[in-house]
Amino acid sequence: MRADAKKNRDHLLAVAGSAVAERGADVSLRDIARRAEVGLATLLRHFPTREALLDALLRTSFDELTARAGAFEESEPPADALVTWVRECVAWTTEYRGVTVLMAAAIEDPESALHASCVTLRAAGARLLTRAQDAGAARRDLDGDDLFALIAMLAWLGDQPALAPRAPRLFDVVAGALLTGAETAPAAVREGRRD
Amino acid sequence: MRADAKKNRDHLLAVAGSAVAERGADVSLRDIARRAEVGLATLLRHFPTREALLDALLRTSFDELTARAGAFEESEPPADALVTWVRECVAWTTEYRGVTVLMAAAIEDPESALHASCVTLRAAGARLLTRAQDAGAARRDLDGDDLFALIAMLAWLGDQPALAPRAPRLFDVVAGALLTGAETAPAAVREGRRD
DNA sequence: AGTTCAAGTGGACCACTGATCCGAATATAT
DNA sequence: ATATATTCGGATCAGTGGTCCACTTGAACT
Repeated sequence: MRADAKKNRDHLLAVAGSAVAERGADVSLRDIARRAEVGLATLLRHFPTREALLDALLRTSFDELTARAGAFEESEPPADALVTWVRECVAWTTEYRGVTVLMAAAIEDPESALHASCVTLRAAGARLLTRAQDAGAARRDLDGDDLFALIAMLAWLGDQPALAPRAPRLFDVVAGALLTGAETAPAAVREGRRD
Repeated sequence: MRADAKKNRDHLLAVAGSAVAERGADVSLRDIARRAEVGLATLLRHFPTREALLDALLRTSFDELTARAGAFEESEPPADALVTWVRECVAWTTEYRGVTVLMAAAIEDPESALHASCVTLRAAGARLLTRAQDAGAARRDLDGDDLFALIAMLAWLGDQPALAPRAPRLFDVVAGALLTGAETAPAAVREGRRD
């Protein structure tokens, strides 16, 4: 890569970082280009889609999260490891408003630039989950996909300004349900189940 | 209202109904106008914002849901009434993709045309919740706002194509947690709580 | 140092979005 | 039949993501 190109790329990433942090993941790409004093075409060549830009931007955070999962796996009791990691995932997304819905779309779209990161994250969560299940600390009727959806759901809650105040409480409710191992739902729930 | 205006309005509502049903709540308004063989300006005068259009479109569904809540309150045991109603709310939103995020924004924005409907819905849920709590069937550390957020969260899950398959299972998990009355969360959850 | 040419750039453009304006068309009341 | 208040919709605007291509520029090789 030519030196000027690299300079532009790095500068764009830095500018995009603050833009996303303060405006959310759906900032206008033109805005980012303007702030970086660069043409829109330049931004789009370095990062052909919004997903590609976000992937480059969030990759280190992703790696940190999966690394944390590995660390917890060795240092924490199964239940704590799982719950704390989920909490960190949810907390992390609050720094980047709007990224949750993109990740939810990317997990099943191999074309998305965010796909790989999402899959890795899901795998890290799945390991923590099965570990907790093997220890008898988590209910066994959930798998990695369920955990991913659960995290996404709680993260989305924190993304909505009107609902965010309720997010911590609902986190506790959901995390508690994840752990109690109450695989037999109360009658009222079982009754109307349609699976 | 003039006769031709009413005819246009009704026609627009009908067209918008099918358009939203098949394309989701973020259809292009121009598309709706085109399908109705009407100028965009006409659509926008009848319904000045997308929210206004959706409100007119969903009002009857809203009313039905609140009526159902009232009916359940008198005919069903508290726990069943609550869970079944929540299930119906979540199921309803799957018919109108994308409406959940608009409702989440509207519940705290008195300017939104959807505000009133959301508030009514929340009140209906709150009644069912306190009834279940008084019967000792639901945990007492949640209120109407929490329930609204909980419903929105599950509804959003069903809106995401990649996560929707996990929605029924997570519904059971969350609904179970709502009922068990396990207000004392497991140690692993309590530990990291930051409230 | 000068030449060459691939790599990088960004202004102009496209189709699209929601929104607004205003002259033309029209339904209703007289 | 006329008058008028209402309704209509094409033209237009600023915004979006995205593509194209004439131009500039970095760096490698003589």
